[in-house]
Amino acid sequence: MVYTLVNSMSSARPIRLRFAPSPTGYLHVGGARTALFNWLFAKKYGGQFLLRIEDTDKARSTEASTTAIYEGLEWLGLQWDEDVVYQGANLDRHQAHVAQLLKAGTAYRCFCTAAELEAQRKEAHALKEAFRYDRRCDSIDPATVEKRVAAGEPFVVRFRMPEGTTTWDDLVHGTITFPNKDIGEGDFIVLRTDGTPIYNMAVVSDDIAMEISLVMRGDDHISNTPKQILLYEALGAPLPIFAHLPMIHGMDGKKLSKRHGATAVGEYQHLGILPQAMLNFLALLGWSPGNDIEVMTLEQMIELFDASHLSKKAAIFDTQKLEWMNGQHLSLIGADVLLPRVAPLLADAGLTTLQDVEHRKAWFLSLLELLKVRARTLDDVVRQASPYLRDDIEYDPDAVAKQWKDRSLSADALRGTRETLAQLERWEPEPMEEALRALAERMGTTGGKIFQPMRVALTGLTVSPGIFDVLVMLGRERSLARIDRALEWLAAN
RNA sequence: GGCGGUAUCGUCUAGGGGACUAGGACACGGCCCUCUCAAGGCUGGAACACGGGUUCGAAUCCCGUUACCGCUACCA
Repeated sequence: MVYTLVNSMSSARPIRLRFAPSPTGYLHVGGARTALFNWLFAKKYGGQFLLRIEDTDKARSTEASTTAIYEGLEWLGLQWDEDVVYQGANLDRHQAHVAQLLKAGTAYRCFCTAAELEAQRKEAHALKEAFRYDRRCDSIDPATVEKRVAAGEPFVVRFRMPEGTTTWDDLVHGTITFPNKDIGEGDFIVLRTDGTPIYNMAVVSDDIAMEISLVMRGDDHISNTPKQILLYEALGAPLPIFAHLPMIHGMDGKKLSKRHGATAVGEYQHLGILPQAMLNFLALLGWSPGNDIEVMTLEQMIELFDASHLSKKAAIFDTQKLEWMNGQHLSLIGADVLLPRVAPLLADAGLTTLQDVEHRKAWFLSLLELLKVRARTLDDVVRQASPYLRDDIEYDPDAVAKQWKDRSLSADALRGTRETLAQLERWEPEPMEEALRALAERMGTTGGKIFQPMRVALTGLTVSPGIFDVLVMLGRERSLARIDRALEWLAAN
């Protein structure tokens, strides 16, 4: 099913959305969420999701940032549908659109210098008045304009702000109206002295060319919107529908910045967050399915997504909930899809090699099955996997203090445990439990008193998966060797 | 300053005139489960910014106030 968008200003149009970041840094979580919502909308209604790199600020744009945006989007799995559009490559069309404005008489050349304007602005500020360009250049007669241009005098092109009011039906905010007199500083500049377009001009030109029918972006663009609408109208182009998403703030309610910790999606990737968890978490920041569902797969998000449940309120980025969400997805996904993500991390940590993982795949799969439910991040998984992958385990001092407090008592328990386990015919949970519980009874104690010292002997820690699972994962040989080593340690300390 | 936007537990949110004694989730506390840790189940505390209207009835609609955020460039 392919839907179309219908707007009061235009007939039905194919659904085309775009994510248009400027490459001046990494992919910010706010940008990622904007991209996600655009993508979700496109997927849900059978539209196209496009990517445009707004690289017209040569001073701040970098290739590294562009790469970071691609990598972030790819990690999240937010694939765009057509070739990437680089705004900087469209200068000719931007200028042509400005020429069209000039020709239609909705824009005019202005010879005022930046210094003059700055002085006027200062003056207005001193008088506590809002500065508005006084249109002095609009009254220069055409012949004079021609002459000054011919003489090589620098000029900018200004859009002539019409009287009246500009209104649109925002998909998330409802009707928003601006009196035209309050839009910016009056007749705003669309083309700089150097012949390059100003942001709003470039955006409108590109969105027209890309046939964007739904502009979904951060609500910091609300005040740009009336200017852009005026430009669309002056250019005779159909208006897109606008949807302004709320911002994402840090824990202190201020704009999310480096002070709040990680703001780049790439950082969360390296912190061991799963892309599907990131997406799920981001989706819930500013949108809800309208009921109590929280943990969703990507497919469910597409299915459930709808514009009517978009929030107007800025959300605070809570990393604790992100981690919880990641834990949910960790236990949700199969060990087989988790393994390819974890294997490189295990290798990086020097715990194994990719070849080893390939070689003992079934074993690694069952290990992950045990660990994923008690981990919140991929880093947790790696940390918890350590005792099963290295032989030189260390005894955690707290574990020793708590579970091996009485050395001889612990040694007794371990000796009995070792003997019992060694006699087992089948190295499986049921016989283990049966035999060890019987041992506990014979020793006049409880299972816990046997299991806990054994846990320290096997893993060096007080926490681990179920003790029989640990024994199985370690295997008979290694388990018994570890108990022997613990016995030696207990005798020596 | 001007203009615009926003306002429900600490946080994310449900709610759209009566179903609200305001629901869920994160976090925090308790209990259960239990060999530990998670997960899970049960449970506790915790919110409609304030003031006026409209209405038989307002968290929901209107107005004002306050607070916060954004924009206010020849940045994007």
